[in-house]
Amino acid sequence: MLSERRLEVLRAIVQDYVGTEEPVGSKALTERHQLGVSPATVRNDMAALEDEGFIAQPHTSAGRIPTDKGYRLFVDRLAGVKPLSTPERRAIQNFLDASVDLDDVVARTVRLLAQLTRQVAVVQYPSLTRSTVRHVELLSLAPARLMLVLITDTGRVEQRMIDCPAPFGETSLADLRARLNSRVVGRRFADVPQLVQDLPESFEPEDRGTVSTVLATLLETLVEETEERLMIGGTANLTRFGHDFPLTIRPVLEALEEQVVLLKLLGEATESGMTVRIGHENAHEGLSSTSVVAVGYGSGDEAVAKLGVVGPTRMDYPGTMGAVRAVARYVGQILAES
Amino acid sequence: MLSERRLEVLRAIVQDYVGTEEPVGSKALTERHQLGVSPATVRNDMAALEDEGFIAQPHTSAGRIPTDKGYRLFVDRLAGVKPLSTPERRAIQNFLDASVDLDDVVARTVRLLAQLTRQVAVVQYPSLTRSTVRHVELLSLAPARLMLVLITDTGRVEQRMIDCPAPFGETSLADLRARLNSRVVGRRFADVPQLVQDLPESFEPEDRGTVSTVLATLLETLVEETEERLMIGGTANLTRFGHDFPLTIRPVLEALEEQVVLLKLLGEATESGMTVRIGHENAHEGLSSTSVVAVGYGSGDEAVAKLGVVGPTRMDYPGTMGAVRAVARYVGQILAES
DNA sequence: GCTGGCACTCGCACACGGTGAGTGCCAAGC
DNA sequence: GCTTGGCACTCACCGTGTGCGAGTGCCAGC
Repeated sequence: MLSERRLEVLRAIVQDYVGTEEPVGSKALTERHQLGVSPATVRNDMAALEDEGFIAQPHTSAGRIPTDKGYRLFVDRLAGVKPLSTPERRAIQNFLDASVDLDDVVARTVRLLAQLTRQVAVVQYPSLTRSTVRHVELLSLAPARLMLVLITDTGRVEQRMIDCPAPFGETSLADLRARLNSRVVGRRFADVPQLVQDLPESFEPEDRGTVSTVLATLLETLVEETEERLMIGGTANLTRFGHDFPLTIRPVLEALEEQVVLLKLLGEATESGMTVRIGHENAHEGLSSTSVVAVGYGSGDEAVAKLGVVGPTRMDYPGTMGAVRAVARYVGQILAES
Repeated sequence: MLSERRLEVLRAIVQDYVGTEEPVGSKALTERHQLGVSPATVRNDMAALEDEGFIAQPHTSAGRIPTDKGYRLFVDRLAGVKPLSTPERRAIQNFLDASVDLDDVVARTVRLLAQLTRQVAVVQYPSLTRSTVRHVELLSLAPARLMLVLITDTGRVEQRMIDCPAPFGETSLADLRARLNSRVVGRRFADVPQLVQDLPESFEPEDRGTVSTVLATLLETLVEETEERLMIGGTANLTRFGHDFPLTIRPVLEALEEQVVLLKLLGEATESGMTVRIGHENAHEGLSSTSVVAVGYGSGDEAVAKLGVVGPTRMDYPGTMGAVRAVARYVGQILAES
């Protein structure tokens, strides 16, 4: 059971530590915050907080720093989400509005988020799992060579080369293209396989091989693209981490290069609402001294992908959460418009 | 005029310094290399090399380290390009052969290069300047909404949304698509503008606005995509830089995030053959203690893009150059096949 | 339960001196 | 004339020692 004041002390410790990066002592605390009690009292509270595991001392006779558990409590109960200032909001909008295509939206979002939070930004490309097919295009590049182009409702375009088992005429091609589109346009990825299942049968025997190949490629593309890609930025901000660099920064950079790790990281974030994972709450070892703030974004109600930032556990949670949320909203708007 | 032996001394200094990361003294040099002379003689040579500006002392009474000028001489006259081992070559080939599309080729190349050189790898997407148009596709998404898809001979696909000034019928669309393709397919980007110049005139007055818009978008895409994109990887290797980290690594990370800077960097590399830019030879300030080894690669004779690595001036030049060259060749092969 | 006082701890910064690698110079030798 | 061994000198580096100060825990009193 933590009294109101002790929570207040914890909040003060977190705030000061985030600001100064130095262990904070009882005296300094009473000076910087109006707690209405003396340092001695704060010391008692600190001892209690330490017993509960919310704060710790790097070494005897140093100030206290919050533990992961302390940050967790802070985020859950003590901190709000700090809204952005009006100029900031306007800047976001202006910056994102200038995007020309999906790649550009993602690239700009990453830059923006990195700048706003001064941390490493991670943005997942809009997901295809819940996406629908906007159009499928088939082009003949050579007699036995096709190109398949898949366009999704999120504006994403994927292409694949296809080597046909046999030459495929222009009329067959147009036929396949038309039938394919009439069946899958507007449909969800997940539904596509059964929708096209019987398609080869309706073609001439000599074309069936090619049709099957095309369908196989299409399905493969759908599956592959469900594994999302992402873009990261602001890695230079890692240099603000601490002084004991190489050890801290290295595993983080390594983790950031592993798309798999990052995707898992974002994937762990809850579907809706903001997720904050602090320090050891992150499964990945290299990220045990970082926190991840992530949130889903999407053009409609449903989140189609996630974005967030990775930074030291000692981060400005309210500000970061505010920035992440705001950016996610604007990106959603942009996507909805295009 | 540098005697043969003095060059040999310089080579030894560079090799030792790259290996140990520590200033190298006259005694250690004679012990590790068979120079056939005494330390005292080497000292004289070192004094001469220092007068000429090829080496320097960090502080009085320390060993010597090569200067940028010293590395330059080393690269130009003393170092060969170290070929990769057979297993390495095989690994490259296997790894790259598994690529599924252009993005994948680039992504794999980056990883590979970063691993081989243990440095930061930069790969430019195949350029479109010299590229030709493989196909232009027009899709109707809504009555007054089109999507333009441009496919290049390097396998790249670009798409753009187009809002038409007036509704555009299916027949007009097919007509435009056919005429557009018959004119530009197989042509170089640079030639496209004049090839389509008179196209609007041949359409019905009510369609001309849309045709003009489509053409404008197409030309815009061609121009925009001439500004290349690139992918980087292996930034974690930056942590092996030195001990005086933050100061060294920060500007490098910042530079790496600026695509513009990197593109310029690669752009400065000579058209054919390998380019090595050492330390201050790089225009960008943040990269004054790094070297860039870059080379063009392409599917045919002409280089369509460049790739390379960024690392400390104190790098293993022969090995790095060998790896960069080998990777460029294999990527070229892969591109030629697909 | 809060507060002031007090003794104690211990990391940090700084000064100090010894050590050793490395240098430049010089006089002698091939 | 180049090479070599000798020699005095220079400093960066490292380990030790010390003073300082921030911070703590505990306790007695209000």
